[in-house]
Amino acid sequence: MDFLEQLNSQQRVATTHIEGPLLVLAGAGSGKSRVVTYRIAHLLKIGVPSSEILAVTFTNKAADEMRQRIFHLTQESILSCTFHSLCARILRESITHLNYRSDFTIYDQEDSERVIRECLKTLGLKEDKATLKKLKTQISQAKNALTQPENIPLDERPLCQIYGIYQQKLKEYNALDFDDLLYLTVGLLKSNSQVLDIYQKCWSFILIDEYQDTNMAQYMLIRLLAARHNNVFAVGDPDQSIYSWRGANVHNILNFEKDFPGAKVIALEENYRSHSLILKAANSLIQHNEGRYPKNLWSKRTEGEKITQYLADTEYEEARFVISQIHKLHIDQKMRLNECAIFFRTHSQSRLFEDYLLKENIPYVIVGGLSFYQRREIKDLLAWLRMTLAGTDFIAFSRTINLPKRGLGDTTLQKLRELVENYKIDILTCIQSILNKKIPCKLSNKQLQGLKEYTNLILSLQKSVLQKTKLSLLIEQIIHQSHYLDYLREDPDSYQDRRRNIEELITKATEWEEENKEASLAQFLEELILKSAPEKPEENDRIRLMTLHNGKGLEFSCVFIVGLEEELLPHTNALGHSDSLEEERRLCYVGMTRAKDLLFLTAARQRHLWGMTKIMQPSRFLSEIPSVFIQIPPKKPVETYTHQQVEKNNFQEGDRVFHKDFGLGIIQKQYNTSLGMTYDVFFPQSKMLRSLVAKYAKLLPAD
DNA sequence: ATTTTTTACGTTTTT
DNA sequence: CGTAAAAAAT
Repeated sequence: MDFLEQLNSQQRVATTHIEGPLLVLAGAGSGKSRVVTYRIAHLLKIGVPSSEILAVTFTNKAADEMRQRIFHLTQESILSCTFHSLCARILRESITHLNYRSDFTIYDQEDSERVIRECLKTLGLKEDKATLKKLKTQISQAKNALTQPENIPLDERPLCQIYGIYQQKLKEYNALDFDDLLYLTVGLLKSNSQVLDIYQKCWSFILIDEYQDTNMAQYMLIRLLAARHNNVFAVGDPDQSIYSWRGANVHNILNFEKDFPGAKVIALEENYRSHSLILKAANSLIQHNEGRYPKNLWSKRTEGEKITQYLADTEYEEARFVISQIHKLHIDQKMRLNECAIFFRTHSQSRLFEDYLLKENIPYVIVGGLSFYQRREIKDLLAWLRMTLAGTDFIAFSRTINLPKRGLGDTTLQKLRELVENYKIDILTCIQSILNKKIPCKLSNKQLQGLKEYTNLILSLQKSVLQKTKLSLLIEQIIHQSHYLDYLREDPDSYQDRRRNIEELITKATEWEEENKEASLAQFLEELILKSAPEKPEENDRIRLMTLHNGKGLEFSCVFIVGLEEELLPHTNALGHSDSLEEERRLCYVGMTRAKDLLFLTAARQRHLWGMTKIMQPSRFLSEIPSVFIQIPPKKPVETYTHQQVEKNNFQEGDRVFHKDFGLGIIQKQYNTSLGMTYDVFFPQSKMLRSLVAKYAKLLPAD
């Protein structure tokens, strides 16, 4: 095969490997996806049927990319999906063996949190946020570790009580949470050898990407599925393990040879991505982690420029520096904006950068923010669809019952909750029985009227489903009959946005129905919850802003890692625990190795945290990079032209000014701050008083 | 039941 | 500082 010539010797060995377990330790930028694609192409070429190959990833993006690469190369399609969608697929076919219904809905974080809240209500425990969050992670961790409710020690309260009730409730609601997809699949395969047999025969070659991030459940799933053919091809990098807090276990990759007897291990250490100096610096950093699997990434590329390190006085100045550097690269070197990325540790750091980018009119996109289906209006509409699908979904009911306001609040909901529990019926049957007076329940006329309207809406929707009404029309029916748009108009600021999102949902539904003629409503809901929306084309030439976690798997010509300060990176909560501190270091390492050509590391001497000004110490990670790899740019005073701007626009109280975003304003006050001349300006249009720093806000005289 | 005021809280989160 | 949920008032 001609592509073999393009590969180095290790890559070639990995690519042509056929039978038996193989672990590829693929360093950052070592041509991992190339090896994976070529290896599958090779299998197909020697006659392995495409239906026998399974590729499992963590993200939809990775799964889609892999499928497309292979199709591009071979014109054949393999099953390339995430762990969760693989499990959803298995469960839709076989979950009846566990006495669940196959038309289950999938609950996201928010929904599961509401279920935990229901549990706490049932037990009469306090529903404060801290307990809720703690329980949520504890249940999630238990499932990821394949611990059953009955195996939780009795003294671990309230977890041992809640976990069982939580599972019970999910089952009553005909729902699975994200972790259930894995947990129940493993449970099914373990307990039912016939079912296991079916799926073991399904795929004779299994490939797992990002193996260092697998948790117990995922590891078990792979072991079970692969036990028959023993053809596991795992790819990963222990130095990029950054999800241990989600239950990922680096030992899965470190124990691979033990777990899969006869396994071969291949290390890919030549990096094709970065200038060698960036790699050397990243290597120096990661070498501070103890007990790591030894590896030395190297690159044939030229040294390249030194890493720029910038210590700003404040977080504002840090943002200003980063933006001005990008601006300069964009103008002087024609650097495309989508080749630039800003990485931060926490989401809260993004706002400042957004402010500056907006002000400078530089296009940007935040990667991995709120996904489409998580938006309130979308979740509301999906909740109605869930209620239509089966009247069992109490969470969907409680979300939609008071839209629009029908006078059914917390107290009434509590009554209904008790009735559902006492009579052991689903919520839709329950409210129908109340309306038929079969179940006694004291409610006002207004409330009964509301319940009636609601029931009629759901029944008419169910009728439409039976008549095979188009999904898009179904959604429009919901919006129309529930006067949902009137409800959205109550918040005029967000109305347009939300309406646009709804339109997008309708478009999506139409498209989806075109592609999947025979599919069910349950599958449409599954798709929306498990698959986040793909990137839009108009988001192409924009600077990417994201957390370091979201950067994994990506590469950019120019990378900025910001906020390299103690207590931020490494994060406060990681200090003191050497394990989590090493994970923070890996996080920084992941960020650094995203850079192809230019790398900037920045920090601020002080920043505003929780309303106070805090003096920050530069991150230890900065001192772990040898100074020979570092250049420090001279501190520039504020650019001259803005100086002139300041001179020119010296306003007084009462002056009328113009701002490009806020419009006409009147100066209320002028004063000096550390950032220079600042004005408090009142904008009559928006009735807002804003404090604006003259050198940034670019106020123009209005008269 | 709903609206307004007060208080608490702030890491990452592929699915 | 800004948001979001709890408490209090209507």
